[in-house]
Amino acid sequence: MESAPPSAEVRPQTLRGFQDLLPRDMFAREWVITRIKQVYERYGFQPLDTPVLESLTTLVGTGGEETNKQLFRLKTPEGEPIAMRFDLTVPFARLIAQYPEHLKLPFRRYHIGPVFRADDPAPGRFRQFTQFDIDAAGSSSVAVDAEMVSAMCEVMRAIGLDNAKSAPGQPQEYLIKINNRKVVDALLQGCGIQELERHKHVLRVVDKLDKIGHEEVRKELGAGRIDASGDRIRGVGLTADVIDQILAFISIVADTREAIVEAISNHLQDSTTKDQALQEMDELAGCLNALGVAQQDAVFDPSLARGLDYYTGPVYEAILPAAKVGSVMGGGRYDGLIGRFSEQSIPAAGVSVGLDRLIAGLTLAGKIQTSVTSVQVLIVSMGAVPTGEVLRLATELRRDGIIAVPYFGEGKPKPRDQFSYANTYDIPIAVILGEDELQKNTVSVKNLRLGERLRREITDNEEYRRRAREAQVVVPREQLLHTVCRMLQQP
RNA sequence: GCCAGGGUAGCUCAGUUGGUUAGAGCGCCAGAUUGUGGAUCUGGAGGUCCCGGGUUCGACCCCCGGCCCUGGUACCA
Repeated sequence: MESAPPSAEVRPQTLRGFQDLLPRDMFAREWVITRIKQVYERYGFQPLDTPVLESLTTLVGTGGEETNKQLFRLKTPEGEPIAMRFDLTVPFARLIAQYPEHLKLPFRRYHIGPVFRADDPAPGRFRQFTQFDIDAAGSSSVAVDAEMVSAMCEVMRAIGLDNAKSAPGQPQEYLIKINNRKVVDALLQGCGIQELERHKHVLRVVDKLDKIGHEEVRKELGAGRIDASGDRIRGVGLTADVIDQILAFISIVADTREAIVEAISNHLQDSTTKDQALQEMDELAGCLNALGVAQQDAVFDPSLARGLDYYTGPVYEAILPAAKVGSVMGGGRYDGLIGRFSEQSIPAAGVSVGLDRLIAGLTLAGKIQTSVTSVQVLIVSMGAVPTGEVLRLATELRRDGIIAVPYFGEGKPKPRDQFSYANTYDIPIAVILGEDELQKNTVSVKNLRLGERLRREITDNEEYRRRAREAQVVVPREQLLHTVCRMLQQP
């Protein structure tokens, strides 16, 4: 006891952009995962897992320049270049191409796991984060996209968000935005913007509409602008006429998805791309109605861009308007990606839930209740009780499904320490096994939360100790389980 | 990447115009109280003052460089 604590030679710390999850975080996470999983399974998605590491050639080039830069690159002991996956979609595409004999199309899977991106950490952005994905391969039907959106809505409801219950005047609890790459293509073609790079630049700028507003977007589409820190932001260099067209287009709002499709139609010049895009949107609207997706839950939003290169059709994104954590789900159709790994071209669509952000958002909104421990019973021993008796008692409780742990702290376990421990972790019940109890073949069972409430107001130390045994009963040993179960059900 | 602000006890932070022994609150440990949690009171442990170099008789403080964190911005599968 006298000796100085050993001096730590290594500072305990997590890597930049990585996070530890303590029990409190894990309980919240498990709660969310369980609920999302139930939705995914109801839609017929099958569980699947793949390694965190992939061959470099599998990953590189799939997500554009930016993701190439963000890869955590490694080498196997044999010297082969490999990297950590930056999403779950590319491994899915690889898998579909690799197991044609096991995965008969159409095939839907769900997959949860950590992904890695070596970019600058920011609020809600980590270098390791968890995605919880659904994807469906082997069908180009828009109905599949509609199912994705429907599943997104149901996930929101499953974790306790409901727009029907949100107070009038308040922002919605969640909102799913839908757009279509082909619609945007038709618009830009109509404006005479052909080059892919310019196309992507326009998308990036348009995506900022919510953040910086119309006027700044107008400047950035034109000559450029000066941002809040005084940085000059390069503009796209479009003419005023074209900018007007684009702004008018992305400002389209209407009450229903059908009305937005019609408004879009009026804004676009005739082309085959336009016809195809509108037909898809029209069909999607019909499917969403058939699936019972409420108009207010999922809206068509022509300003939604999503920066991903591989999307080819409908794109979707979910936000929690009350929590400023960015988008919490995103997805879309990517009919070209699997072709990278396979002779045949296989259409696919999927959604990714950003678990860390979603949980952060729920916590911010107070929609998630977390506990610090799952332990239901702390076994408190007093006096000279043989360890064997304590262990026997623990086994007795565990055999019937009670989460029970005996107190084995350092030093002589004083009652005070043991109760204080239970208090720190908010363990609801103490089962006390002392010499008295052992002799009489009884146990004392104490409802700690009730006891706390009954004595909360006491300021006098004497009285506090005199009433120590409130909320505590002595029962014959054979009634232990019954007593504990009943007490667990009490508030 | 750019702008701004930070890094001092486990946590949140104060402080020193450069001077011997670095402070508070919370938390932790012990006692008041040997079979009972909280509150209260008393005492205690706990520090490479982010790292490296420079200036100085002397640096936690000043100077240079680096790393990390926070906010904003940019970028963003």
